[in-house]
Amino acid sequence: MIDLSYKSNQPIYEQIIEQMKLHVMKGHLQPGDAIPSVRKLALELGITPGTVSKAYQELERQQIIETIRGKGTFIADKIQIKPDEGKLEERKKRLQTEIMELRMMGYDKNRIVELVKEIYEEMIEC
Amino acid sequence: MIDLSYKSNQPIYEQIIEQMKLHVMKGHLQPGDAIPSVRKLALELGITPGTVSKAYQELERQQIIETIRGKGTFIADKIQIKPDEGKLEERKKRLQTEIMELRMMGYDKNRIVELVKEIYEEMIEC
DNA sequence: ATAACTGTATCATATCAAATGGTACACTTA
DNA sequence: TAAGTGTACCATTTGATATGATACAGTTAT
Repeated sequence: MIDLSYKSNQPIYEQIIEQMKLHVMKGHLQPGDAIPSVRKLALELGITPGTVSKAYQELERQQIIETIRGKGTFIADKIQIKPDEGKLEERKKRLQTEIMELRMMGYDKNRIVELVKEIYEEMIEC
Repeated sequence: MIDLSYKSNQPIYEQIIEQMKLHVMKGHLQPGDAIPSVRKLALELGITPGTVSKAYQELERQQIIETIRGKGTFIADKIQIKPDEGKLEERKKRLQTEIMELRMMGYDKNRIVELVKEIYEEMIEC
């Protein structure tokens, strides 16, 4: 379900957050679906429950999942769409960075646009 | 010349690297141009020379700048283009993350593509 | 009730990257 | 010679990440 990379400089909890979001986006996880308990996922990944909990708490803050004490954690009924202006600016900045780096690698405008389209399509497909 | 954000989770030296690259890309800095000495820039930004040096060394490793002992640091004559397959995969992954987040915010394919084009154009203009 | 499962909270600890502050060395220019 | 370059250390601090252990509170099934 989750595939961790320990070589990555990306924190474990962030990797969990992103991959859960991808699963939701691809439809592998539907609203109402249960996701593994913090203990189960921690055991499966060989990490501490606290780290999984940290990821789940951020996902809940973003209203991607809902947690019910004693019952478990579930995909939210309605995936919220939040404009969140401040975050949008951050996203644009990061996007600019990636585009700049690709340009440094010799990618021109069209190749970058094509790459973005490719990545988008891959993300939708199951 | 460089605008630091201390609130950002992005390290200072990385911010310097990115903004220098942007200046080169926008043409504000031309091949052969001198950039501030590590001490001057450190003083201007209120940081340690070692941090600026770290940024400059990475920029030199990427052949964006050239340093000459006792003389100073300059924009490289030819900005190298390096395919660097491993890095490309990292870039694609990060791009995927940004695209996913934008989609979570309600951006559809066309809006994302338009945003990418916008950012690209902004990057070229002075 | 009881057992087994949920998520949450806390604490001390360890690790690592980032940045600081200071010092020193080697080179170039005026 | 003096002032300015980049570089190289080193000890220290800070903050984020993750661990390991324990404990609490709620739910479910028996």
